[in-house]
Amino acid sequence: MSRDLVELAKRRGYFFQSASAYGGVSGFYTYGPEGATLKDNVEDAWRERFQVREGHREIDAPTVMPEPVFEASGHLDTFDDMLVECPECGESHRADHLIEDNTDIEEAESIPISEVEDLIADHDLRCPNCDAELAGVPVEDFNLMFETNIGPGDSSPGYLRPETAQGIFVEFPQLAEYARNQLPFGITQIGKAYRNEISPRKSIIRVREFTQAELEHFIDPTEDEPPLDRVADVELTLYSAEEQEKDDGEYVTKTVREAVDEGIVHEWIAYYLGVGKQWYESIGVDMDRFRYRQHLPGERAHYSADCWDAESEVDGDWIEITGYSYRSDYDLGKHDEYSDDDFTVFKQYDEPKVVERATVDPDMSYLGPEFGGAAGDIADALETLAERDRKAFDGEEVAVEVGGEEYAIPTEKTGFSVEEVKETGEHVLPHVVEPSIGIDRVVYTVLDHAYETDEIEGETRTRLALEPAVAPTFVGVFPLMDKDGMGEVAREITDDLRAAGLDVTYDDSGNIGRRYRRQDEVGTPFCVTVDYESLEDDAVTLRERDSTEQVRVPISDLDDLLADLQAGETTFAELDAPAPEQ
RNA sequence: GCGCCGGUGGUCUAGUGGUAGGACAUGAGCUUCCCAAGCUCAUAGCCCGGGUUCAAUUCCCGGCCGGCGCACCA
Repeated sequence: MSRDLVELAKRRGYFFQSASAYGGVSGFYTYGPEGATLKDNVEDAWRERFQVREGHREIDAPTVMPEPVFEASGHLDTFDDMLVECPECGESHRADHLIEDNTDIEEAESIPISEVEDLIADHDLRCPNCDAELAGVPVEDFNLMFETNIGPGDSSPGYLRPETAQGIFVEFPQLAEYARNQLPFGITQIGKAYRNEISPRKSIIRVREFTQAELEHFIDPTEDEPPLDRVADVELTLYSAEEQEKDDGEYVTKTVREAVDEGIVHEWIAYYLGVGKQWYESIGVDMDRFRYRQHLPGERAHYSADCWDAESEVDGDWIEITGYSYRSDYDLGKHDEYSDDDFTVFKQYDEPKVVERATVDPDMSYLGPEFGGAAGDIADALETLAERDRKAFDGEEVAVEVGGEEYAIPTEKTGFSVEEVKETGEHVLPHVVEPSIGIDRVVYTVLDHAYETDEIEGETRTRLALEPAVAPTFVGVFPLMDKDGMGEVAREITDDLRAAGLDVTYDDSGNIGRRYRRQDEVGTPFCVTVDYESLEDDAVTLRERDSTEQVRVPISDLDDLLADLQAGETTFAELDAPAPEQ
């Protein structure tokens, strides 16, 4: 089945391995003419549903970003895997995990490779699989981010982004300004992301360069609520962590409202699960091969507080096509800490609050001469002390510790005072709700779920039952034969329909049935045939892919009719048109 | 990265120590041709490198690529 689909994809221009003239590269695929358009259509549908209809806005950030971004995001630490391979049995193990499991050391991930090798030797660590000695075996570093140099030399390392999200997070200060500092607001981005996978697999499912469509919805966790009413009745197929851990775990079907009320899904996640369900269904994902699966506690990413995956069943395997993650304030907090900018939003109180605040205003003309280089740090220490423990300023002297040294400062020189301050609001770190769609996997799912074979008079017909909304070629136009003027009429119709914005393919090669089958295999939902009668009555045969039914429609109605069919305003079955005489 | 299996026109495949045959598809033509019809003609192939050999697509080694299993998938 998947072999058939991959073969069809290659033959019909959906996708194929890149650079095969040079032997190919593992994990890189090229979308052919049909595939690129299908992917565009899926992206457009996503934009329409997750962005435009939700009132969010899109940005377009670089794919290369400097190292500090990924130091802050945590990717640099958690993206480096240290692997040690057993010389006896060939099994690979995470070196840091071996150390953590067999010693008192925690967070071995941040230890340099050479020290890890020493630690393995010192503790005489052995292969968990076959107990062979691992001392002296080199530890290899697998960096799953693609590294590059920005500018000449290697003084400014950069990385290809492993997710598009960071491009949104790092620009949060500008984006918040754009949103006039009002929460909530959402920012989307569609673009390439890169992961240097150890072992790319399953054609387009696990690749090294892929397209993500991400939404980062910034909310105030204390007061913002999702507009649940819009999707309250949408039914979700849920596979919770609890059910997964049972031997006979089952899916439960709940509406979005029920899932929230019963505490199964976080309300913001639930909202987007509802939006997502509507979207998957609209582009042709088979809902019998679809579920939402909650991440198990040990499975969650370093940034994620709760996470549900949308999964589709493809060739009997469940694949993740979207991650719905409640990232809390992890990312903004990290960038707030690591960068010079402010990643908070100022939230004004309804009523200003009057609060007492203890402050210091140290007399630097005293601290400086008295304590020299430590003076600045002492002043900082006094400030934190005042916030934390104002009683410390009750006596004649205040004691602070700086760099292991204790200093005594006369209280009068600290400028300590308790004042009433009017606070009009506070700085809050927004929380982030993130639906992160793997476009390539969605495209693969759409193709796989559309793949049908019919038996027609003993012959197999292969057909991609793609939704008209996403089908890359929307209509095929054929002259019954290219003679007696039928070709000219068909070419005119082709031009007119293209001018109306439709994707049209013209084909006059071979028997008419053959041409229908070609389009069936590409997934073209409709075909128009110009015959001898058309030359008399200015009408043509319109044929639908899935039913192979035909109706006769006037040429002048074609563009409106087809536009309605594409937009879903009408269906072929609803057309009030006569069947052709044959 | 490890293990097993594999790699012949666009696709599917037969076969061989003396460089290849079929089917489908594709193109041109004929046929009033509405669901893969028929006929004629045409285009197009042994993954790459090294070794053995007079000679390698075939045997051996390595690589690349693919499928599956293990590990990995933040």
